[in-house]
Parts: sequence; structure tokens; C-alpha cells
Amino acid sequence: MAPTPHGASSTISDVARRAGVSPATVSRVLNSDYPVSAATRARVSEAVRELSYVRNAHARALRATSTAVVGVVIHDVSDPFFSEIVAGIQEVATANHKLVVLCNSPRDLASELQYLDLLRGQRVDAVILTGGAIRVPGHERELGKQARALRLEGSRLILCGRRAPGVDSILADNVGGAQLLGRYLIERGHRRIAEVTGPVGFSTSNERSAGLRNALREAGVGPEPVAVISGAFSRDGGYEATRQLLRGNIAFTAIFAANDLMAVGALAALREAGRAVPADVSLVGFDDIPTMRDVLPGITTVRVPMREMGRQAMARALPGTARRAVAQLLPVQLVERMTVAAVA
Amino acid sequence: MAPTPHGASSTISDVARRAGVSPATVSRVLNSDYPVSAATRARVSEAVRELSYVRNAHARALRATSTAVVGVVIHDVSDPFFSEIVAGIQEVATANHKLVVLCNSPRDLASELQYLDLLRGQRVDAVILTGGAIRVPGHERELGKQARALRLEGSRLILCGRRAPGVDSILADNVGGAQLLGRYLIERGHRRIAEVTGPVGFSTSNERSAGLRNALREAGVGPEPVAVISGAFSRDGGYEATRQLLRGNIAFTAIFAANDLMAVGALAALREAGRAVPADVSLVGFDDIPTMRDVLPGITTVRVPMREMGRQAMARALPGTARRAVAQLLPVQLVERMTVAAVA
DNA sequence: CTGAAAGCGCTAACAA
DNA sequence: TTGTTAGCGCTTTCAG
Repeated sequence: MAPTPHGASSTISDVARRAGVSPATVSRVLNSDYPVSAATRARVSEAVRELSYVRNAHARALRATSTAVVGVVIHDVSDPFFSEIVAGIQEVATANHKLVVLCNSPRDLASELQYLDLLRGQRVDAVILTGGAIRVPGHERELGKQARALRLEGSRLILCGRRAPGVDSILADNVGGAQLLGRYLIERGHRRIAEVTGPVGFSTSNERSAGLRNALREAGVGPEPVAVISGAFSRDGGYEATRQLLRGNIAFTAIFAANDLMAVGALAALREAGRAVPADVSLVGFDDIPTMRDVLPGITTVRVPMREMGRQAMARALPGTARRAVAQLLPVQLVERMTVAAVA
Repeated sequence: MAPTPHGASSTISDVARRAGVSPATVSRVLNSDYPVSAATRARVSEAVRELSYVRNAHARALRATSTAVVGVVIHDVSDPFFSEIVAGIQEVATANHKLVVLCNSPRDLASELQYLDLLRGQRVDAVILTGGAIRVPGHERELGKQARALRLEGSRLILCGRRAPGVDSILADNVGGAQLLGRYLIERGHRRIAEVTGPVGFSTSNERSAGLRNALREAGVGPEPVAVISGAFSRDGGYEATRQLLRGNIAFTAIFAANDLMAVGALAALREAGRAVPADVSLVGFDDIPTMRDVLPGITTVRVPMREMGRQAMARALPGTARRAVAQLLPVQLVERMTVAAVA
């Protein structure tokens, strides 16, 4: 009954002994790509079953060039933005018989680098870094260095949602999308727009802010929003930021939130404060996460193709897709719902 | 500049050569728990940095007993129920310097077993299987067997959200919670309750159905709901099931949905059909996923401590917590919101 | 078609 | 304090 005597897994030699063949032969039937007599094959398979044997992936990895696993670093598992990206990654990973190792690095450069080393130690076939990052010149250089090191090791680095010079990346058009949203508000008469932005210095925050400012500038409304409050990229972050905004006594007719989660938080804060949306205040979000179908009133936003970003990132992680580093920018799309009204 | 000559990672010998010491010495400074002169240590560290060297985790795993990684199998990354559990797992995994490998098995027994083998091959310290499963006697026996095999290998199997004889598990009180919800409806005069349940034969569906039936029976309302429609455990599954229910021309005053996602779908379907909630139809969900704070009208539900389940599951995966298999049942709690009205 | 043997990168005895 | 050596479990020449 017991597969092995004392707390150890059974090995290829155990199987060989039981089947009365050599370890090499067992390896050959396991890899099936080599002529082995049907009888031997059967006896080996039988022994494998009896011992409930599974090959030691580490021993294999030590000889093989590929481990068939890719590492994915995300900022937050329970943020739908990342869930969607991961779903896209998994989709094509599974189709290509790759295992996905997920790591959580809470928007923190140091731990991200640490995970990168860790994954490098696992000899993963590729590392995908998702989401934005604090923009620190030294960090981007470091990423470039890591990308080169991985390349030398036969692996690769892919960025999904951020860029760095010389590194492969899949991006959403954050600037363009924010600009679309800005114009949309301005066309409806909004001039006093407040911005509820994400963490300071974070690339995603920066890009979306820049898009809004572009729209403001091109319409001659002035270069800046009437107020800028930053918060965490979460429902609670948006809620808190909006409460702070409301305490500020600055007049505004619209809120531009850095993402949908924050917009949902803003909505809750506005409701609590007795400000009707969109009658009193207009509101826009960003990303179009799946739950947006079900919050009321439906929040006008910009759709980021999260799942597709994941798919494409994973596609780049596949061996066939070598070539040099390219930044691929995916288009976004305005999703008009019910949280923007025209001002008189 | 190039760390290694030709597409291979640098090894401990490369570092040793560069630092002018033996591989053993390098290993010793890397593991830091052994007396090495400061000068040597410095030279080695320098060489490590220059070569951007990282230890090969597979070579280590081949000697060591622990790999410091745990495997987690979930059904759907973008389902908040699983995201929350994973968040809990990650929380205590990170605190204990464990890496988490996430696998997606789409509610399919065979692929789950396949992942189990795969993870076993990775010599993970533990495997956590999350969510329910189709109840097939053979499968539970198979799980018991796998649990024993893992134990023999010094690893372990933990179930989170389901049970199997002889296997460690963390459970939410699905039956009790559903019974609470059933009573709540009945106390408010509901007699004609329709059930929008999950996949047929799935343990989670079964348990929640059983709880509802308990409530029905104890109140003498009859053993069965007036209608039972099953669908996928998703927003769209709930939506479709509810549309089907509405086509059925069966009178009902309340819908009991198997989880929140399905309840949200039901809400959308009811709205489309012009049925007001709760004026025309009452509705309850299950789980209290985070997004429930933000859907309107707020859906009455039962809170399942998902994150805590993840934490406890991961705690069991830690070495200290050996002992024999125990099924731990976590309490749930009614969350009263606005989707249940009294019937005349 | 099958077996023997070497070696992947690392660590842990054992020597020095 | 440091070096030498053996071996973890597997695959892959090279012989037979």
C-alpha cells in the first residue's frame, strides 16, 4: 500500500526495480518518444500506477532547458483589473501546457525585484510583470538589466501595463482613453473637473492624469483640474479621496476617477453626502471591469481590454514569439453610461 | 558585461571561480549560517552581484526537503469568491516566506487531479484545493489516496470549501447559512420560493439547497421550492437561469440564489423583465463578496468568511500544524440588506 | 530494444 | 576557515 518506505517520494529507480528494467527504460516510456517494446511499456506503466509515481519536476528541470512554467507578478489578486489580466494569461498558458506561478507584490518596487529573482531561480520560461509602477529612473534601468539577464538565460521578461526602455510590453492607451473622457466631459459643459487619482508617481496615475490634462488644454479650459486628490487604487481609496474632496469646499461639477474601483468608492461617498449623480455631480471611471455592468447608476468609463492584454502578454512569453522588444499599445473605447449629465 | 557566455545561467562554480574560492564556500556565504571570513564573504558577494547570480531553485529542491512553495487549485481567477480566498492564502504564505503556485481547473475533476500530480511533481510543501466539487464517490476516494501519497512524501493536502473523508478541510457553514436565509424569507411570509442553484451535483449547490429545504421543512411549507433552475456559478449563469424561470410561468414571491454572482444576474434579469425588487420579487444571495457593498438595491445575503478560510487553509499548510485530519467549520452570518420585503 | 554511466547545480559530510 | 567529494532524480549519449 505505502508507495515508499519512509516519507520519501518514489523515484524512477523504484519504478525500474519493480518493473524489472533499468531507470533509463522507465524514463523512455515516461517520455514516450522512443521505441520500447509494448510488453516492457505495460510493465512499467503498471509499476508507475502501483507506486503512484510522479516524475520529480526539479530533477527534470535540472537537465531540461524549459520548465514549462511562467511567473506572473501582480499587485492585488482581488482587484478585478488583475484578475482579468490573469484570466487572459491563464487562458493561453493552459492552451500551451504552461503552468502559471502567481506572485503578489503590493505595488512595491523592492518586493517586485525580489520576486523576479525568486522566479529566475525557478528557471521560469518567462516573467510577466503586470500593472503600473512608481516611476523611478533607477528602477527602469534595473528592469532593463533583469530583462537582459533573463534573455541570456533563455527566458524573457514581459511588461503588461507598463513600459521600460528595451523591454517587451503590452500597454493600454491610458493617455488616449483619459483624453477621450476629458473631452466627453468638456463637450457637455464641464469646466470645473476634480480629479480623484491613484497613488502619486505611479505610471498608471500619471498617464491617465496626463490624458485629462491634454483634453483640458486643447479645450482651453486651463491646464489643471480644479482639485486633485490621490488615494489607493481601490474602492476604499476612491471613497476616502472623495470624502476629502467634499470636505475641501471646492466647487466642481464632475469627478474624473483614475479607475472604476475608485469611481465606485466615489459614488458611495457622493451618495452619503447627498449629492445626486449625475444631477449634481457627473462621474467617470476607467477600465470597465466586469462588475461595472451591475452598479447603478451605470458609470461612464473607458474599456481597457484587460483579458486581451493578458492573452497577448502570455503569447509573447511563448518561445515562437522571439524577436526584439516592442511596446504594443492596445486601443481603448469609451463606454457611455449614465453618470454624466450636461451642465447648464 | 554578459553574465555567462552562451545562453546559460551562471552557476555556483562560475561565482566560485570569479571569487577565487570553492563552490562550497560560495554556498556557505549564500546560506549565511556558517563561519566564513569577512573578506571572503565580501569577494563572493561581489562576484554574485557582478554575475547577477541567483541560486537554481531546482538544484536546491533536489537536495532539500522543502521547496517553500504551496500549490493552490481554484476554479476561476476572476470569481471574487476565489480571489478572496487566494488573498487570504497569499497573506499568510507571504508572511511565512512561501511562494504560491496558482492553478485554474474549471470545476472539472479530471483536470484537478492532473494539477495535483503536476504539483506533486513540483514537490510543493502542500496543495490547497479550493471551492466545491461534483460529488462522485470515486473522486473522494481518489482524493483520500492523493492525500495519503502527499503525506508520505512529507507534503499535505488541504481542502478549502469542500470535504472528503480523511482529508484536512476548512469549510463554511453552507447548510446553516442557507437555512438562515430560508427562515428569513419564510418569516416574512414567503411560501412560493424559487431556487436558482449552481451546477447540478456540485457540493456547494447541494449544501445550500439542503439548507433551504431544511428551512422549508421545519416551517411546514413543504419540502421543495416551487421551482429549481440550475446555472453556472456566475453572473451570467444567474441571469440565464432567472430568464428561464421567468419564462416558466410559475408564480413565486422570492428567489433564493446559490451565490451572490448569480443573485446579481438574477437582479438584472428581473429588472429587464420589469419586476421590481423587492416590491414584486424578493431576492437573496450567498457569500457577501466585496462588490455587494456597491450593487443597488443592496442584496440580502449570508457572509462567508472567504479571506479567513484562505488564511486558515494556508495556516494548515505550514509545517508546525501537523496532526491528524480535521474538518473545521467556519460560521457564517446573515447580512440584511434591502432585497427582501414581507408578502401580504 | 535495453542497459551503464555521466552529469545537470547544489549542499552537506568529511578532511585539511 | 576553507576545500574535496559524493549524491539528490533525472535524461541522454554511447554500447551492446
